[in-house]
Amino acid sequence: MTQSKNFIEIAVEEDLENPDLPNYVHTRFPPEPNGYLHIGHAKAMIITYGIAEKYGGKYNLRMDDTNPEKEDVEYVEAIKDDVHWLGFDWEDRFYYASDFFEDMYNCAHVLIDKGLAYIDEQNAETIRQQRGALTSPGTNSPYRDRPIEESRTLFKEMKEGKHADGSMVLRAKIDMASGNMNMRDPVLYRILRETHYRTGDDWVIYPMYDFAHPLEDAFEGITHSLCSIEFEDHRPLYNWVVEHTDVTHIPRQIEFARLGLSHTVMSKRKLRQLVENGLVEDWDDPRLPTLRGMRRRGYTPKAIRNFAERIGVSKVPNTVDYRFLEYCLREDLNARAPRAMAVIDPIKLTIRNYPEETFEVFEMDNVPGDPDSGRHGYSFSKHLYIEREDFMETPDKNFHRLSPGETVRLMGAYLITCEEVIKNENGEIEEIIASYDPDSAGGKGKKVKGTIHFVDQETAVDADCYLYDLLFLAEDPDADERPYEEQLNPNSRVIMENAKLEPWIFEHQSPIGFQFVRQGYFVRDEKDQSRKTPRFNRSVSLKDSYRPEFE
RNA sequence: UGGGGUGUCGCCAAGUGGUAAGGCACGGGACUUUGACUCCCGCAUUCGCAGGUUCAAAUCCUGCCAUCCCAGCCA
Repeated sequence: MTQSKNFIEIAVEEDLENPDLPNYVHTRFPPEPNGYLHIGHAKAMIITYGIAEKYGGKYNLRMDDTNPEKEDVEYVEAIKDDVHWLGFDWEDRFYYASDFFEDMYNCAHVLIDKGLAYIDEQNAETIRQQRGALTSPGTNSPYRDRPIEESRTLFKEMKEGKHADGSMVLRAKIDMASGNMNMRDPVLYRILRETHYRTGDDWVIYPMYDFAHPLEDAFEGITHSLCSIEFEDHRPLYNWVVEHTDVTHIPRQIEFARLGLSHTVMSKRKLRQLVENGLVEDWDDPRLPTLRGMRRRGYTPKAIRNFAERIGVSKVPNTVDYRFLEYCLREDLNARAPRAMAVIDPIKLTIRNYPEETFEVFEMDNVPGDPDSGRHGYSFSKHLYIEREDFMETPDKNFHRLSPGETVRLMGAYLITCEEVIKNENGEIEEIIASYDPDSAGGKGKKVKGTIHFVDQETAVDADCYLYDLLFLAEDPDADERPYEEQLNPNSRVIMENAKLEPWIFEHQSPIGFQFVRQGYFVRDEKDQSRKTPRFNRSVSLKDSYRPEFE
């Protein structure tokens, strides 16, 4: 496959060849520590860090913490943890925007002294009205042309806490008639008496994103500041700031389309709504697209990285089918996850002609096709469990598992033939009686169409299996007018409390979990240490091409 | 009556004037002690629409249409 370059790589290469620009690449991922990272952030991070890696450059991790109202250490720790988990190492280049507050303050003075910024004493409402509308120009503030000296003094007083919250702001003097709303004298600094999680009460003025971000990039020596598409019309302002504040390093902002994923929601606000309304367990609910949730679900960093690399980079608004994400997970797990026997919804199987009080041990490859993965044994006896789904009393034409009179292979063991079905008073199947062919051990004997898995009753370990499916039924929950509560998939989480697992699962360490043969990939959930029965989360099911045929 | 984006198969996405890559999904088949995996085969006479330039256009020009973002003292 030919590796074509995406538009960012093309731009970066042009810059590298430009003798007037740096001959290296240095990028940054700048989350605001006001929430948990999700798969969309992972995409952004992988693009940003991937560009640095591809061109032999460096990358930083930065907390964009310029708003004391929302940010918290809890999130910075979680973010660092998630970034590391994805496999990225920022070495000693971890930054806080809040560490640059003093430098930013000085840059604001440069603007004031150049007559490019002024103190506006109007309130927020007035400023909003003066901004005009999309199709009509704004009007200049009466403070716009006040003497530089006045603004300088007032700005110092703002910093010293001599003025009330909201009583005045520092604004850039650009163009109130610009078609680009961002250029209509944007606010650069506001007064806010709010304790910042890092700087405490040192500051009562805080810089706005449009002023702070380009400076952070400049201070850190970022060459390419990659961000999502909604910042595209902020770029003129970004460039204006670095041009007029006398910073010595000029970064370049390039925007790409953010990730959309079908059947889920991605914005912090919406995720918060799900968590706070108790519609999911928590931020790490395995059904959420948060990195913490996906981690708990059993997604691997490798699967997420492959996913991000394969969906590509463009500026086209997109919604990737969740099935592509699942495909990437299956691909990784199929290659590495050890196989194990587990019956999720058991019914008893008794082998009539097999002796009591004895057992045999059969072996299977941990990962078929990978000799280095080893093998493990599992026991077989007269009393087993099989999957309820693997038996059908009146099978359709395409069903080739167990049914009355039919023969199937018990995986790795014997051929058995169903002889009798025992039901309880409610008509539910309780037990299957079968006979086995003693000459069919380990694959010998006739070929049969069906092979089913089983667990020996004697050695089985109880477990709860959490089966997950789409959180939302709708492809785009936001396009649906109904509240989220009514859109949730009632079967997004099905708890099976009577699963029977082969004991090896508990003896063998496998951080990526196991493939429960013929069913899917599962990982042990360690969150609740107090639970008596172990819990397993289904990361993703196996594909299933069985289609009942009706005639 | 503003500014900035984007429009190639159901979903991503290559393609940058030479006659539509690839992946996912889907359908069919082979293989199979996982109906998994793997392997074959099929899947856009057409690139938002309409004109134009050219021997030749998804690619160039003109016009139009659709759709997304922007009026926080959020990021």
